[in-house]
Amino acid sequence: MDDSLFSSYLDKPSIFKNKNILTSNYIPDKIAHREEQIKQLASIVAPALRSYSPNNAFVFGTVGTGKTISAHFVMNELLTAAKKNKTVPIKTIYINCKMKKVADTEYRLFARLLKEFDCVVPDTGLPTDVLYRKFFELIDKQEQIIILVLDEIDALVSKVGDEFLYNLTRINTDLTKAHLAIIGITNDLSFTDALDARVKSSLGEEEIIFPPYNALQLRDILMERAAAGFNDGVLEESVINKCAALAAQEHGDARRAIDLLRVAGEVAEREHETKISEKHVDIAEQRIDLDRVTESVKTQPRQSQAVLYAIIKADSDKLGSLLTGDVFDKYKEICTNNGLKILTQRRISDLIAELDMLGIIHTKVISHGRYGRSREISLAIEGTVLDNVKKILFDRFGE
DNA sequence: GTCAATTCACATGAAAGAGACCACGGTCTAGTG
DNA sequence: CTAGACCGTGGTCTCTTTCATGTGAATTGACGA
Repeated sequence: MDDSLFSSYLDKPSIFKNKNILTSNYIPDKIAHREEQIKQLASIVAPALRSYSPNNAFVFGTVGTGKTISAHFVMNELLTAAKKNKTVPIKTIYINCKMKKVADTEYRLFARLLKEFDCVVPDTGLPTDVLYRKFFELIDKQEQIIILVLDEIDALVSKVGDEFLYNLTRINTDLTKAHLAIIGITNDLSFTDALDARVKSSLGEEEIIFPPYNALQLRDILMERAAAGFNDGVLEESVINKCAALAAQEHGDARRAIDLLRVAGEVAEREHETKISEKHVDIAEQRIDLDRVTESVKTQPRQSQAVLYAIIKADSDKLGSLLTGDVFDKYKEICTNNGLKILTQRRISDLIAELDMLGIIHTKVISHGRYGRSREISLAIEGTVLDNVKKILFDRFGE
């Protein structure tokens, strides 16, 4: 069985030493260029070690600036320090509020919190305030300090309002034994403006800002990861520079940089090369784009796909600018051909806005004076990516 | 020629409905001793 | 007598509709030079 199906994979020396390190949710032992922020965050949560309740805090920074990873890092450190010092029990809870079906509503947020305390509640059916009370009773049973990290908190607030935050802060004043500190992470710098004044003042006791990385810092980060993640000698120095430069253009997104590097490695491996070169980075960039778009197109609900298909078809039919009305007409056609229910234009307008958010199309509201005001729609994808999307949609809807 | 009013084709917001899912408590039914 | 089936009520959640209001510049038409 020597030349089994997989022998060619196993025989070849792998490019990767530890691929895990090259994913963006890996937490390294030390986080480069974030010393200042980590120190700040540590000083905020440090009172927990002396059994005082830490202040609430907000962490700001655009995507890929290391907020989440730093928060994880500090929480881990805090827990190990607490273990050594034998303090009041400290519990840290990390919740990503954007995760679909996990914590994207108030009910589910509390359900998730309860789950952290081994209290399983049904997905639905209970009034939210029952969960709230349950949570309250549960944590106040014993003396403890709970640090709750709410990642992407802006997503949840924009969806369900800021009332739950108010409830959470109020919990704190009613607790007798336990303490609850909230650390909100957001990539919307103006997030607090929209908050209720009461929430803002009690939650924004401390603020930490994570600036974007520049190309040099990204390079350092990649160097570290690459050294641990790749086998020696598979990487040309220029590859790292290129990844760093590309990601720096995208507002210094370290996640992007790391993904680029990893995918470049995967591409090289697939092509049975022993070295990663710059051309692999180019391919990786395209592939990440392709994967991102096709994935989100595939997972869109049918109606949304129909709208996208309408946009693509109308775009190729029509010269000049494409307006919501044009798309709606085309969409109606597609629906009748496929026995799909025709939704109102109001709804289509929203679906178009969502597609814009996904980065699949570009959208701009412009006024044509006497001839009304509408969105001018254009495709944000082209070439192979567009062809792929077309194919997916064609399979779904045919002509 | 100038200027304010008009007008279009939607955008944007708010509220509420439909239908799926579910928990809970009470009532009914059938099986058991 | 009791365990389990069944039902009504009330809850969440997503997708959608309905109703209402907003918007910005091309066009229009009144007006004065």
